[in-house]
Amino acid sequence: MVRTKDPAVRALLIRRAAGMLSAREPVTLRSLVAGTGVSTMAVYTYFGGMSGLWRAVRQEGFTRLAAALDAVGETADPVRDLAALGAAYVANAKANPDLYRVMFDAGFDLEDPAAADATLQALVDAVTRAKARGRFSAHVDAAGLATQSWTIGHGLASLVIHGPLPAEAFGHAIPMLTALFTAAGDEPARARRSIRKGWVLEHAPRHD
Amino acid sequence: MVRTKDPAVRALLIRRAAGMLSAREPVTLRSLVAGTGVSTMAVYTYFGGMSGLWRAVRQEGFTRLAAALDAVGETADPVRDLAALGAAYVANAKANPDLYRVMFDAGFDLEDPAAADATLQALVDAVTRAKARGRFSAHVDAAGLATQSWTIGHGLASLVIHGPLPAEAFGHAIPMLTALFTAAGDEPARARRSIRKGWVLEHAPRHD
DNA sequence: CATCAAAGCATAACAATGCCATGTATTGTC
DNA sequence: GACAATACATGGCATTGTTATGCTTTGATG
Repeated sequence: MVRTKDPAVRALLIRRAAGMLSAREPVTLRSLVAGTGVSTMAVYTYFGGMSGLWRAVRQEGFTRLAAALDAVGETADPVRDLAALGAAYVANAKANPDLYRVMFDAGFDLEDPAAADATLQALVDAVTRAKARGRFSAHVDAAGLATQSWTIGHGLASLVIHGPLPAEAFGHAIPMLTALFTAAGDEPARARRSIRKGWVLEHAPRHD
Repeated sequence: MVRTKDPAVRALLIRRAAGMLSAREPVTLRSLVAGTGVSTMAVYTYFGGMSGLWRAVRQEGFTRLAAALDAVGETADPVRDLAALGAAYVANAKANPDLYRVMFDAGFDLEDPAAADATLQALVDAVTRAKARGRFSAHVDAAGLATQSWTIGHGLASLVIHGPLPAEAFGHAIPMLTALFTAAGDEPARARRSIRKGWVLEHAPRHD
């Protein structure tokens, strides 16, 4: 072997693609490499083509999402944390709608499927902690409840980002999560309080 | 005026596009008109271009969805009906995944936005009937609860169709709807029974 | 019924796209 | 220091959506 790929170039292209996505500029093979000094063939050596680039961009989206969820952290109130994770998920999607769209596009062939699982795992952990603290019933299926929470977050994010629902519809998450967590065994008033505390749609970092 | 467009050609192209979508054949301007006898210009006279065609296909998707929901009908148990509407929605998406993907793609500029509202209206009506029958509390926001039900259906459909969740995940709808309707005032056991009765993922008609 | 203008439609050319074949330059290995 | 494998630049290829240019059709008008 004689010449090695430069990981910086790879990262640059991914970042640039995500940036052009946020800027709503059309991301074509030629426009992507324009001004970067690298030639069009770089996309083929690093990603095998445009579809490979999109795969990498999807991957990057999940990586950034995982980072956003990781930043939520844990408190003594796992139900609040669960709502906070949902809020972070939705806020991330809202701040980067085009990247979010690409993430769930064209099947689901990621380079590293574990990145998507990491998203779910943060929720599973919070549910497990809620069970340990007695907030949720012991025979709650943690993975199942986490998936259901994900469904709510993704459903709202998708319907808002794609247009059918206005941004205010994100507020529906509060009664929905309350109903879900109450069914899981939490006391209704307590669940509502925790969720309201956790559901803060603050400004998520815009990836560009 | 001298020459009038033939609505049959328009319908043919839309149907053919939907069919090629289901068959997973690439829908290009030339492949679309190949063998139909019409020339490529027809796409421009009828739809103004490919993006107009996709708009029409989206519209058609919502029309067919509305028909599927309309076929559900009403029984004496509105909660069962609500679950049946959700099941029909998900079954339609599952039977026509590519059409469903197109429906929620590229913004939400439909020719007739009312078609999407009709989807929601069926749910609103069922919620209203549930309130009238005393199954749901009188101060339940019908439009809100309908939107929340839609969010669950769309969230599951989207996550399954795009790959992250397996088809079995549709089953999550049952506990989710149960939680939601219980929070709306229905008795838990009764809600569960109605939902299990209504949630039948029978074979939806495949549009091709 | 004849006329005519406007709309539909066919053909072909256009720019732009993703992709790839060919040749050159680079660099780690022996 | 020579070699070979890899990155990379150039340019061409087929295909895409779009549109310019006429030709054909046809319905309203007299």
